[in-house]
Amino acid sequence: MLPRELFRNEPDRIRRMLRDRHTEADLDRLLEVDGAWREVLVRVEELKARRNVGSKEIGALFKAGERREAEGRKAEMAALGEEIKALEAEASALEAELAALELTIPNLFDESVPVGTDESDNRVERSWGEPPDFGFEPKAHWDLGPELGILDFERAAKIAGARFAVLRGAGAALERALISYMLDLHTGKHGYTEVLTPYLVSSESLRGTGQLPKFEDDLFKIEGRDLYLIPTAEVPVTNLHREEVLAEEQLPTRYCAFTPCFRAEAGSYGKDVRGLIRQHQFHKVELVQLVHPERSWEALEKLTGHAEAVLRGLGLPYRVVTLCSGDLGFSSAKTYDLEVWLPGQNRYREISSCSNFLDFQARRARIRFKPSGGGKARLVHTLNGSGLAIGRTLVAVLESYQQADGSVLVPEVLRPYMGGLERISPEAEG
RNA sequence: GGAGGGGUGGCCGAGUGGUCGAAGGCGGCGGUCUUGAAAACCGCUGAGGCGCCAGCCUCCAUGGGUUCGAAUCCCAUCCCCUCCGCCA
Repeated sequence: MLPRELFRNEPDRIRRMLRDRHTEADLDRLLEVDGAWREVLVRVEELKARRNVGSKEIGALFKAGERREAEGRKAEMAALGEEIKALEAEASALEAELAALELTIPNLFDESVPVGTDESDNRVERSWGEPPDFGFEPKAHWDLGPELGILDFERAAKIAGARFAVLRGAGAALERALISYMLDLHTGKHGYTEVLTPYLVSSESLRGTGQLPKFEDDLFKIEGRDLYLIPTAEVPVTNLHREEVLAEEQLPTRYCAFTPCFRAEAGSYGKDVRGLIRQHQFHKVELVQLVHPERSWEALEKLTGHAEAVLRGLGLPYRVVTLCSGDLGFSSAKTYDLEVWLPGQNRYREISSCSNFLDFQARRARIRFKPSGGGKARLVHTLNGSGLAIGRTLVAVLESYQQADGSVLVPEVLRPYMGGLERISPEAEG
């Protein structure tokens, strides 16, 4: 959510942003409603001031024993009350519409964000590692995994339908190893506090981070209740401090969380239908930071580095891109995507998304801090990034570490988490 | 699921139709004292909105209602706690 003064004072700036994001929002209606609301509000408040004075006088008359005089004033006040009630209904309807409209306006993006239409306009910042030369035709994980007996899409479809997977044996262990490796790295080396949160959240939490009201179709909702499966740990973790005033000393607050994520993926029919890339359920280790508003840009660079460290540790080649205006998420002011090299697809694929939201989420979720030098509570800045998406990391490991004989080497850093296992072979599976 | 109890400022906690935006305490800020600190003492200290200002209006879980007037009375909803039931 953007501050109201911005709509009032710089509507053209908002309009430009909407155009560059290739997004529609009814800014004109918003401005109109805002003006009307303020007009009615002034009138309501005038009447209320009169009522407050009148009521006090009646109270004083009763106390002075002037019963008749007091009773006489009541009718007049009652009429005023009716007038207030009607006008107030008008005001609150306008305010509700204004509040609803505000929630549909995306964040302003930073100057350093390239203006563009879609992912082809994203800017490559840097890359690390070289796509390996196998000396044979590398397989895609959807062939490799089932052949090794560690991945089963058919049985997953039987029990839950399309876009689910079953991991088995060393595959399940590899998933678990990746989770532990990432959590240990972020808590041990990068200064994050691990949290384990609910996987179901209320609509208010989803509004706080910006998934609602605009992206309801992407979510799984529990029927008959105000509960949704989380699409990312960003939602429960950022909302940990919703409606709180933190001490400045608590900043920066850094959390990492392992959670499953659930996405309805509406409108993605025909996209990535094979394999683990796009699933209704996947695992992710998420990094979330609440920081001082003057530190969020440096925090974004550091946070991105923390996600990169995971890929480096695993020896997986990747590149960093800055999302262009048209590809940027609703709440984000700037996003770096980490794209890992997938030999089976012969291309880079998104494996992490690291964003600075500035005060956009903090304003929605009312997350503030009290400056240590005194003064009013200020909004914090929030950031988050995947560190990393586990399923896609598993894909990258399988495809990058595959051998000519169809086996897969276990990356050095994961072996301690897999009982010292060095290689996943078909024979090893019963 | 059943029966009770309860949601008040950054935190704890009092309040019961009108001078209550709310006692008291803690915390925070400033001061006195001190070489410095602690202690003690004194003072200040909630948030949001509208308005050019003066100022006005909201806010005691949320939403309705009663009333000239609601933190206070009534209804509904949500959440928390205790006990019982059930369960991992």
